[in-house]
Amino acid sequence: MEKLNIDKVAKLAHVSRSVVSRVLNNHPNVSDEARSRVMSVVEEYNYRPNSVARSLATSSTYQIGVLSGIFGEESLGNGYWTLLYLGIFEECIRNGYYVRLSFYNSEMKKELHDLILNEHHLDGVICLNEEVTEFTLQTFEDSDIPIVLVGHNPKYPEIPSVDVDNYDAAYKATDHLVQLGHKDIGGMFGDQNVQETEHRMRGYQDALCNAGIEPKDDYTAVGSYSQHDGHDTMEEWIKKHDDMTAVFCASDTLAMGTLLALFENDISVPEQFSVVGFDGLPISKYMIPPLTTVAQPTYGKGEKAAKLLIEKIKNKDARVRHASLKPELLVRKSTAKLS
Amino acid sequence: MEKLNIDKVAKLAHVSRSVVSRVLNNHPNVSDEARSRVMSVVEEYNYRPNSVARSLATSSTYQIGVLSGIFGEESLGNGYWTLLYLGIFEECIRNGYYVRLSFYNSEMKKELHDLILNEHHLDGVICLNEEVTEFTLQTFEDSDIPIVLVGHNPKYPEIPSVDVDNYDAAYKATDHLVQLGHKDIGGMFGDQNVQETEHRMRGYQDALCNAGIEPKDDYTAVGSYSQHDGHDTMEEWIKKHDDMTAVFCASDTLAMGTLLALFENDISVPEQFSVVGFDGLPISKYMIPPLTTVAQPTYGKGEKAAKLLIEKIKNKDARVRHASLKPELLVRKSTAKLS
DNA sequence: TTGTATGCGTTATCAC
DNA sequence: GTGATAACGCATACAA
Repeated sequence: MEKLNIDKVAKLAHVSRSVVSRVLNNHPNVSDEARSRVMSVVEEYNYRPNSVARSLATSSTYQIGVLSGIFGEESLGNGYWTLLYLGIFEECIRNGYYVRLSFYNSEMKKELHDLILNEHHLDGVICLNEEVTEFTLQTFEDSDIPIVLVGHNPKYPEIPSVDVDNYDAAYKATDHLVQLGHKDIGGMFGDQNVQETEHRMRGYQDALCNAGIEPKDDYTAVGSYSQHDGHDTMEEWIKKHDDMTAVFCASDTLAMGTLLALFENDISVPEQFSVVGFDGLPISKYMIPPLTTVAQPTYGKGEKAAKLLIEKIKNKDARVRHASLKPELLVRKSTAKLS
Repeated sequence: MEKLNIDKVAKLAHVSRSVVSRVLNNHPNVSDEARSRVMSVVEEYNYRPNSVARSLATSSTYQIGVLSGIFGEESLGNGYWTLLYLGIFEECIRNGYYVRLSFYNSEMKKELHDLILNEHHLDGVICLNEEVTEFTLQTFEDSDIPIVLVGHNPKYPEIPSVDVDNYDAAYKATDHLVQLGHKDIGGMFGDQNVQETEHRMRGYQDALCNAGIEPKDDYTAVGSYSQHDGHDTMEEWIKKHDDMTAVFCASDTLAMGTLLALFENDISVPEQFSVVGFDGLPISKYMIPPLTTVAQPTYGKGEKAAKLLIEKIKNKDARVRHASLKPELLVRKSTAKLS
């Protein structure tokens, strides 16, 4: 069976190529008869227009780039990205867009940069973290390709973004510990220079303050979201802070490392120490003990980001929107009343 | 700065478009002088050929499709996919190929199928699991687009594949338990109908036999790789099998569920019970206790798959290769001598 | 409502 | 070694 193109279809349907084109693109001004002739040929031969040619003609590719930074195996391996990406992918494909997932780190060769975000190919870009945002914006400096952020960066108010309400989530998590009677509550956070961290810290601090507890500097750690950091920080705190009875971890991976450090030091959770995480990763349910955590709608974040981007692609003048998703506290077995 | 195309570059370099094209594609028959004139214009204006147009002309898109099945949150969220994909991505991008990661499940609407694997767009496809292979092969039935499998399917000997040596890995893991003095060793496995499972089971059984231990049917469970299954199976075994002192789990996620069930039943690992996993996921290091496991080179699997595919794309007649990667036993804290 | 002609930006073929 | 010119397959402005 020969590969067909628009001309052959036109010939088979006894019309001109433009009629075929109009039918396929749902344009008006085509008689019912012509339309049905074309359609039956299309059906019979299962004709699909060549999208490369279509892209060349319309200069829109129906491809969306997703760009993520890399922060070592641990952060890649926690399951967050996959879920986020799945949300993006499914929403895109439902709307007829393909997705190209790329990873970026600043050590990559310049030539690869060009390859990753080749603007000729992309109708839009979703940035999965702030590190990547700078690079993306730079690359597309004077092109008007729509960009959407997962997370939020106050430096770029004109870029649509999707994020969980970090303040609210951290507040809920910390307040949960407070309600259980804890007073000496540590806080572990991720990257220093991100607004996300700032918001989570504020939520943590406000929950303490509102309960009449003064946040202490040496009960707070800022570093990365890795299990490794969670482990080392907790290890240190165990030695230094006798009074501490609970900790709020700004990620489930931090909590995972924390749980291990506690285990290694024979401190039982939740009898002697309470831990609450952040993310609601699929694996958090199987930590030992199962982790109490504030879940963010990870899949939903991806889905929403894709929605905003596609909206922006279809209407470049669409109002800039910053979506804020609601977190949800999942109480499991890693927290208990202070005894 | 105006967007340039090959003609404008040609004009600026005082040559014809053909010369520009030859220079950019490293074709012979172009004088040193012309070449350098072209190059300096290219550099100065940072000209990049439009790859959509190039694709139309060459009918090769430099895009590779990666297709994965979906088996619920848990399996998606364990970090295996991300690492595998990273291996694929980095190898591809080094060779100038873009990657499109798609998920597939059989419940998806037909129209979406077409979208996911639109053959006009892809120079090759990597299938991440067997479920997806059937679908892919069907889609590309009478096109000769190269396909590579991660994993191995004996039904398609003509399709290149990459896999870890499943037999060897399972043997090593089980033998490790045997060496520690264990005799009553359970075995938990994934999907029944996959060759992978068969090989892992044989490795497990042979390790037992070679130590003079007879494998028992009711010490063997087959189901899925999920934490959930690991948990439930172990729970059941705790009730039924008093003698069992160790278990080989054919995935780290199964092991994770197993550890939780053990914990919930106050059976301490490794003092009373030993557990060994399979995969060497990044998170396995932070399980409680840190998991002894046979690691497979996940990133390397992806990288190798991409290598094989690109080789096949560049030379359709390349010999079909089935790569088998070596596993490595990582002894951590979840296994100990039988006391 | 339909058809014709032109352009999208390359690569490739063939004269020169 | 170089430069016209014809594809590649589609969309679209314009003429009919």
